[in-house]
Amino acid sequence: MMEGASGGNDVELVCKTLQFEHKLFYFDLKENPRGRYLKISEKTSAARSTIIVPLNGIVWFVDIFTYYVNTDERNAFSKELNLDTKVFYFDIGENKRGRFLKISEASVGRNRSTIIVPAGSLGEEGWAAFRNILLEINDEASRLFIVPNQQHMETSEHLQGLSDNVGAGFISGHSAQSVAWSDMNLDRLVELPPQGEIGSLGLSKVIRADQKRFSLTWEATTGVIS
DNA sequence: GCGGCCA
Repeated sequence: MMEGASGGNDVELVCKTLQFEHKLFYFDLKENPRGRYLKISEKTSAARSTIIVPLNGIVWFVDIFTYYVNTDERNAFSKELNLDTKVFYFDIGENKRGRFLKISEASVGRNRSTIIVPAGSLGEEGWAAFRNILLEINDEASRLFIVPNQQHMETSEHLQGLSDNVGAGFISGHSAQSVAWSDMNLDRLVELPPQGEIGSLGLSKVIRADQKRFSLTWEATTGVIS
């Protein structure tokens, strides 16, 4: 209980914020003797809720957000992401204010914690902005910890996580090893460069460029947006 | 000027 629970001694490596509509999201990449994790907090007027994502889960969050950005509302399914000992649930909801993505973290012996990310009034620009922050963090993290063979080491740890039965394109756990990640991206994300590996190269730039002139069709490159 | 989440 003493160690790792409160995170009081944890080192902050990267801190970012995203303000969207009436919410403020904090992204804090932290490190403690147990490992590295991303703390994502959502602060509303009074309330604040937080989820803790293991470092190796960021790429999955990026991928899942991309899925919801690119998938038509009618075809968007709920998703589950298993990471280490916790499970993240992704669900689409809607009310008068608009659509939102609910992310719930369930872990043993702890209360379920949830954050809600608005889709935005234009389409999914809120989710896209959220995803871009995750990309930036992943990018900076890969620069911080110069892992020699990150993309060649056994990725079974990563790939065990995504047990997902709905929607097209997601692998189910134990399929291939390092091949599956790039296959999945090439399958699902048309805008990704063939190199595949998220967090390296110019991927974040490509997507960040779309942020300001976001269009509902997303893949449209006309640039005619008023 | 938001407001979701149902523990």
